[in-house]
Amino acid sequence: MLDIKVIRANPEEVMRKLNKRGGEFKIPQVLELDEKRRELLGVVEELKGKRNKVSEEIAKIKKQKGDADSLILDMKEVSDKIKEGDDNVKKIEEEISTILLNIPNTPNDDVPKGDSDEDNKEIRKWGEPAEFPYEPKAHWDIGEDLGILDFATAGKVTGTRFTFYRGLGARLERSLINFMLDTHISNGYTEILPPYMANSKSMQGTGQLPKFEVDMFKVNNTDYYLIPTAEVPVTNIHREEILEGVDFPIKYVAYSACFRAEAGSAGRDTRGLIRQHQFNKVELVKFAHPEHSYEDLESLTNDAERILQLLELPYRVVCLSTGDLGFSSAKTYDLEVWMPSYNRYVEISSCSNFEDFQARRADIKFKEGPKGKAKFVHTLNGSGIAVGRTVAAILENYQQEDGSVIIPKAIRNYMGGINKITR
RNA sequence: GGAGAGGUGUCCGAGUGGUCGAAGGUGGCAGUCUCGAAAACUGCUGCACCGUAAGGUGCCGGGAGUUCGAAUCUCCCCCUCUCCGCCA
Repeated sequence: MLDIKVIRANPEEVMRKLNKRGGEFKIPQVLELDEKRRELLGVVEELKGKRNKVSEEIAKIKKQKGDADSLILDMKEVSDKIKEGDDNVKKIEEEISTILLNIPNTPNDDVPKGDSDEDNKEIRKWGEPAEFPYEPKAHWDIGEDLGILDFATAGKVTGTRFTFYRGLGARLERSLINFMLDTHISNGYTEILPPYMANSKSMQGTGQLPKFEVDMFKVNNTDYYLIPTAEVPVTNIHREEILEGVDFPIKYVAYSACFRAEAGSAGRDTRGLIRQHQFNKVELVKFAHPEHSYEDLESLTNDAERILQLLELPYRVVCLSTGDLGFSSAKTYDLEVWMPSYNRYVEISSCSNFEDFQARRADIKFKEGPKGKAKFVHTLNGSGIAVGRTVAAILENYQQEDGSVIIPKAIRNYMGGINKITR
């Protein structure tokens, strides 16, 4: 959520930044409502002041056993006016908040302007895509041929966009989770195993609600949603808190299953592990000091990259353009892994700095020393990394002509020494 | 799921429908004392909003209500604890 004070102080600046994203934003309406609110507030508060004063008088009179009936009668009228005024203020505040909750974050100035992912800017590349002397197979074919991925059975048991992993496939997924967690823990992240459901307040805190309700699964007859990412429960750990005496950044790593309705993506990536309703992800979350959050974004991105480097998977880093930038984010780097059967790079991690956008929604502040004033923290997160897509990338990049798949060296210990999956 | 107890400031804890933003303690800050520290003593010490300011308004788990006036009374919801039931 943007700061109404910032909008009030320099509306042109805010509009200029938002316009980079394209689309219409109701900044003028917010300003108008804000003006109206302050006007009304003055009137109501004056009435309340009167009520407080006269109530005190009534108390005195009653103590001296005097007659306060006429004063009480007057106050009845004042009280009604206050009630009416309060209702009006509340209504305007709700209107303002509805608009603000639907306005995206302002992009950082070095985010490239663009209409879509085609305008994303490549920052760096790592590794060389392998040359295949034959047509490389897609991971869903490799996985099914090896008997380690079973999409058909998942379709019967649950529905489309779900998968059964079997045997070494299941073990590979589990090994990757442990490998990623261990790697990040050794880098100073504290491990979290969060709830897979979160309430609507938490969803609003990180920005999924109110705008993106259709993208989530809601649990019937409750206020709970299945989490689309561990970012939600982990960021909300510190909701409505003032962090005091902490060393920034606070670093958490969390494995969780993630659930996404994938509304509006019918027909896209329908095969394989790329776009599932349920997938596993190891997520990095940081709470940062506002003055250092962009350094923290760089190091967070590096921490995610390390996983791909250790697995020896070729990838590139792109800076998302305003056309591809998420609602809550001020700046995002995507990690894209090379996928031979797609003959292109595919997103496998997304690392973002939300600045104080989420912190303001979730009310997460910090204090520098006991005398300091509480200020909003900056929140960041990034996939470290998407596990299902990593399995897909390993199957494709490490495939052999005979249909077997070599296990990357970094995870062989986790696989009990197995170095190859064969039929 | 059933029965009960409770949610007050950094924390602990008191609170009569009417000078209660809230006693007392604890913590924090500043000062006195000291070579210095501890102890003791004194003072200060919450947040948000409106306002250039003076100042004002709101906040005692959340919401609604009763009342001229609510931390205090009523209703609904949330959370914590104890006991019982059920359960991996």
